[in-house]
Amino acid sequence: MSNLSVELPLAEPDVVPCCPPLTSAELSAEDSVRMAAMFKALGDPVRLRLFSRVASHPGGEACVCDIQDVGVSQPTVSHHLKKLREAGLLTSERRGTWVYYRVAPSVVAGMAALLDLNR
Amino acid sequence: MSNLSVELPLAEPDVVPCCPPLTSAELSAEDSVRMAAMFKALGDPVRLRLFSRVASHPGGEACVCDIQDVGVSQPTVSHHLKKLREAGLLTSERRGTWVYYRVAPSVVAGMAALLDLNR
DNA sequence: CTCTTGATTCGACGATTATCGATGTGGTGG
DNA sequence: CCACCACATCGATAATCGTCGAATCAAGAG
Repeated sequence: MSNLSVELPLAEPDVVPCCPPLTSAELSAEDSVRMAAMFKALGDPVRLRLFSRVASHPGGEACVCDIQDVGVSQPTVSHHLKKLREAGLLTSERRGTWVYYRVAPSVVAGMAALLDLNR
Repeated sequence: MSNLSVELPLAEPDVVPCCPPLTSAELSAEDSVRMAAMFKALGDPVRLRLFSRVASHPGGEACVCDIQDVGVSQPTVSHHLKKLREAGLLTSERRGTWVYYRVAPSVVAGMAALLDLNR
């Protein structure tokens, strides 16, 4: 397979510079805007469901066709996936006929770190 | 205190039954609605800022008067605190003249657990 | 009781949003 | 070239949301 470059066991190096846990310091106005945009992206049931389908899909990625059965029309699914992309939570890539989505682990990790109250 | 049930050394008994990490299984429609409501509550900059002020306040609680200087009117602050209460993220208690808010740790822990992609 | 201060509720208004059908785009295969 | 599929964009509409000033409620102080 790939040649002799170093094999990193763990993939993600960066965890997004933003923000110590909420218990340690209050957020600045700017950080609040940035982070709120991410939480807002998950603040819709359809979007959260789509996001969860991508995140739980085998291989870590999912084609739109794999996840679009969530009870709303196809344009609406596309609209929500775009919102998740714009928030930085998902990335997309076209391969042939299909478009594949995967989660952006570092961004999600940043949100989780913010909510970790025991630190 | 309680009778002969096992004494758990750590305080928090419940971590909100909801939801394994997003990577392990997709959310049901109902769980998506429940969890999205919580994320939505943090999806506004003013609310996230207020929440962060409560969470980071010494003693784990804050009077409204301590945190209301976030650039919007006082009724708007009250409105946002109500939303955070309704989402289950904050609890409030009146003591004499002032009303004190604190975070609901188990609920926030549930959100953080959902976003923990490394499990 | 009255005045004052802290906080919530009410009513209104402008802005944003979720949703849809119709249309457009990009790729595959006859 | 044309038909078909997967997906995105457009335009419209109904609903939700954030914000404010005014009014209300709750708790002391005089």
